[in-house]
Amino acid sequence: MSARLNPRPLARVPEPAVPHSRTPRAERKKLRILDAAAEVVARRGYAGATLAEIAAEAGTQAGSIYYHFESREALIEEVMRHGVGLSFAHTRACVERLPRSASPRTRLETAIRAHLEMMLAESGNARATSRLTGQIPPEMWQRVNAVMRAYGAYLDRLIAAAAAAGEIDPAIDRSAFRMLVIGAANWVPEWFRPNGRSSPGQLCDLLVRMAMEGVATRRRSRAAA
Amino acid sequence: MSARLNPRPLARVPEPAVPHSRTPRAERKKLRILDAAAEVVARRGYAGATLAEIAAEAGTQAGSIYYHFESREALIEEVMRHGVGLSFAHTRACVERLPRSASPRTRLETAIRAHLEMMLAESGNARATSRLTGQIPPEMWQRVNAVMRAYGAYLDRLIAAAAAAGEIDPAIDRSAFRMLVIGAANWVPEWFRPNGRSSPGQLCDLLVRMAMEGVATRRRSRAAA
DNA sequence: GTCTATAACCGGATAGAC
DNA sequence: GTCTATCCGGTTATAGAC
Repeated sequence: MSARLNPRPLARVPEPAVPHSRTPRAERKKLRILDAAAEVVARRGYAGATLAEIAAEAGTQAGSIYYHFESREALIEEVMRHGVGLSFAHTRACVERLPRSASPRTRLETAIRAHLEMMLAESGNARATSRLTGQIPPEMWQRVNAVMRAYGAYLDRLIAAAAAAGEIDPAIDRSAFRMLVIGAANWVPEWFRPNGRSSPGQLCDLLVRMAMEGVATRRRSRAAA
Repeated sequence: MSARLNPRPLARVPEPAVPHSRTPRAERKKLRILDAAAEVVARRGYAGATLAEIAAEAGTQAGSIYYHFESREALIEEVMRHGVGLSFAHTRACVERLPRSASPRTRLETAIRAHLEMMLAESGNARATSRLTGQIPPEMWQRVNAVMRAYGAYLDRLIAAAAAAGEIDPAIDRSAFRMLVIGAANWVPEWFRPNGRSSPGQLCDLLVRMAMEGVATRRRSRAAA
């Protein structure tokens, strides 16, 4: 059970077809299992996440999971779908909340910040998603990848708009830029501890700054670059 | 079996105590198993890497691994040690190869580039190392972490020197900066394909540029930031 | 809806032949 | 040094009680 993101209500992510469980009681339980699964996958990775540990985390028994999910694979696929959906929805919501007058650069910066915010707020789902990337079986990857690509394409449009407006260098490899920023953000839950020197907000500032302006000063010492 | 880094000979990483196998024949086999294990761990993660698959990749049988390694855990621990050692050694070698007159900023840029170069050149070992981070059992992590910390401390010194010289903003959280850059680099092997728009060299340029100067232009469109 | 029990399988580790 | 055979523990999935 991970802490939800504090202030802003998130746009609800549409879930794919639910097999059983019409009652709200069962629906809640299913969500709890999903959340527990994300946590365990984040801890143990794809192969290491056992139904027994997921069940314990969700306060139930391994066998009971099969009432809510067809198989272990189906459960994990939904964990991943849910995780990507959370990031996408939060990022899009934050960008769309901006005034129409916001510059493309501001939109892009907002998206980067939003992505990292979600990584920090939903660290179970977020870590699960990045852990699962490159580990799930090919057929599953193919299905989940559709959602991932949609998110990637959304970010790419923001980057392209900033480039078209001349606010970022139009010559950069935009897809590589996107993946470098996402990579930096996705690694954060692995090392960030709230007690450290920076707060989550400051960390978001630093990532945006790195991407946009870098940390270098104008000054150069005498030696050649 | 991963492609070694092309031109530059790497400083040899000192390996910890070798239990059996004095003969050069056995030593080669052991290295081959180590390399195979890195590849399989990169693919399957900590829990998913089976001895059978490692053995197949190394051209031997699961049982035979126990002649060279005490246990699966010992093997994986050495995979990780080896991986971190490769990065550390390569980065340090590249920085030390610079002329004495090189500025702190140049040293730092060289280190960032070197780290990413190694991620690309040794993608099996590199991916294995980042996959293993946060997945290995606590006692193992404690031992391996000593090496990781040494590498981190080395990078921190480079960052601190650049800050002291006024070449990067002394006010930034240096440890967070380091982890963001490392995160961006460590994610690269998951998505980079040599056929894409950028070459490995261009990707290194982009990461260094992001860290140092960012991709933004001076220009700002009318809207407020 | 959830539990317990169990079938079928798989992976790590060891023993002993060669 | 490497192989094959085997033991043991743990994992998914299902059956059936409640």
